[in-house]
Amino acid sequence: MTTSEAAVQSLSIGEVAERTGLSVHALRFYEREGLLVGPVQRTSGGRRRYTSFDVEWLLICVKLRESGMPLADLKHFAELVRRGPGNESERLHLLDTHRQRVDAQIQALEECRSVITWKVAVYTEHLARGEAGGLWAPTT
Amino acid sequence: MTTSEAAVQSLSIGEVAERTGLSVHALRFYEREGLLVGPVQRTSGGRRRYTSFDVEWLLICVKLRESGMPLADLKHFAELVRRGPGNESERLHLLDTHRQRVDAQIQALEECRSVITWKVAVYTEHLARGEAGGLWAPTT
DNA sequence: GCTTGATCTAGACCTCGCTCTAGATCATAG
DNA sequence: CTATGATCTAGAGCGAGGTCTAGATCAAGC
Repeated sequence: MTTSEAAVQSLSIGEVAERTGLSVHALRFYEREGLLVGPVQRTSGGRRRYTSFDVEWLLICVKLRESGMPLADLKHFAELVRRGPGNESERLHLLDTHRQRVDAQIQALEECRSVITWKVAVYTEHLARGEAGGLWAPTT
Repeated sequence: MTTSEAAVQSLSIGEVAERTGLSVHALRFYEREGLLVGPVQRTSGGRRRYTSFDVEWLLICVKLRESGMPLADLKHFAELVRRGPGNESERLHLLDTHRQRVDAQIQALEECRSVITWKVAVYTEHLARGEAGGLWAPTT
């Protein structure tokens, strides 16, 4: 192992940034905002050491963020997990609510997609014909 | 007709807001930002009158925004249309590029969805069993 | 020891996309 | 004529989600 000897499976902030796609700035920001389940461990010199647990959690965070979950909800989720067992149904509810939002988003995007596709087709056709006037008339 | 007599098919800003889902503030903002194809007509008293053409354009804008097109791109698109015929391939390119982004977004969302679904299933199962410890262990 | 690069903290700053305010004007119903 | 409500302009403000800076410290290689 090059990076660690006794530090089994613990990563620096830079390594975690690489692995999660978040910037080191964002990682520190997320921590400050209480989006992580536990406090990140530190070396004697004060540098952060992330466990594989931390990284897994962050990867989930990334997925939830990508799908539009607000940081506030993510924070809430982290708090629930931090509090430990006993609130699983609340966690379940949070995730399920989000899944519904994701479904709605997918639907909306598919609708947009078809509108765009149609518009593209109109343009392509007009271009092929070499005529482009009257394109954005009310009936287009 | 209640609202118009000679003003065939022209709407007030409030009516357009209702029809597009944009706020009147947003409508004025869009206009200022040059997101509309033409300048909106005004009454002698200075109030905006939107044509059905304007409304159609705005509805397209709404769809493009909903699917994540930045205002800057929308502005660019409006400029192209404003310049008139001769740049259709550029418009086509703009739309097609956006469609690709939408496709990518849909894909990403579907991936997120499946991650969430799986997570929900894990929780549900644990809840059903009445055991919740060790839930967020690295292997979960 | 010295240099180089990664990391540290606190806090200022930024972009995006609106939203809201103030103070005035217009338009319509009673 | 008056009251009410919609609209006007210019510009300030806001929430989300980071990003960046300054100045210091740590750690590794030469």
